[in-house]
Amino acid sequence: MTDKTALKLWLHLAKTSALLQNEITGRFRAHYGQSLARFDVLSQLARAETQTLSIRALSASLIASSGNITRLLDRMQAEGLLSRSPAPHDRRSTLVCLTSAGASLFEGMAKDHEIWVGEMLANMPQSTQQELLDGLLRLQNNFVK
Amino acid sequence: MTDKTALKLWLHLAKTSALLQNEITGRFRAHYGQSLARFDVLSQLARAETQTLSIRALSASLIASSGNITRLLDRMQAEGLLSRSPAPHDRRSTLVCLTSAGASLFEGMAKDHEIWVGEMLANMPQSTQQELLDGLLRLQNNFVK
DNA sequence: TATAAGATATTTACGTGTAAACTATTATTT
DNA sequence: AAATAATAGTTTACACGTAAATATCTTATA
Repeated sequence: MTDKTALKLWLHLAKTSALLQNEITGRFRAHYGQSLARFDVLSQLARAETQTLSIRALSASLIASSGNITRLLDRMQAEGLLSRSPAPHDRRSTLVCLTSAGASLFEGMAKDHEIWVGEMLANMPQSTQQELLDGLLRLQNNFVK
Repeated sequence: MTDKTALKLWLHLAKTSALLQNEITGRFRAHYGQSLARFDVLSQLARAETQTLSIRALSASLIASSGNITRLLDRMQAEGLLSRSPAPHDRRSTLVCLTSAGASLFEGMAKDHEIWVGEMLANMPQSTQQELLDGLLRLQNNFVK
């Protein structure tokens, strides 16, 4: 008879993550008409110097896919959130840059994002939050692929 | 200046969950040609008495969507993993039942699933895993929607 | 330098998540 | 009993994740 701690841990990790993710996704949709994937793109660009990244660098830094960035960027570009321009020294590469509309959208979303998450976890003592965070970091470090 | 513990906790929760999920999803695809969503459906049915659930009950118990169960069940039914039959006392309702092929597929997947997760977390002491699990459960209980 | 190998984006095909509209059936209200 | 509301499932439209094929361009190698 095997011990199922690892299995339970993984199942509850998925469940807890989905709990928060669904709530945050719903609020982003309702308040901004944007998805988590888009917020992720905006975040990475906002963090970059000159708010510019190659598509390659951008997709590498995203939590999610590198597969179909193209469509995502197409739609965000059509909404005026970012622009694409050819990279100067490598004609294969494309640089993506936040527009001012994209930048200010991100600022609003980021502010709400932080407030919302704080509210969602307000019932949990900060020390407990920190312990949980430490545990997650340890898991990431010990993860065996 | 605000404290960002909650924000970091959420970001690393999402990241850690995605780390495990991507790995497990990849293995399910490679070894069984099945997705996590399908494994979830198989699990819920396998757990039910007589391996039968109404579509309503099934979708309520899934981690993910209740939205487009129809397509998912269509494909799984076409692959012979489950069957649909009208519910006896409510003509609106449909009962879904695992076929023997579906049940034996689930057994294999569940066994591998447990082994894989155990291996992925093998570097992490069980006591640490338990603490992390406790933290996740506490988060779930304290979550403020 | 010519060719092969690698990198960057895009395109296509498919599975899946979300939401809204719709059909059929059952339950409630008057 | 008839009208209304609620429930179960499907359908449709769209966004997004994954993988494979492709075109273009750059780098390494012979």
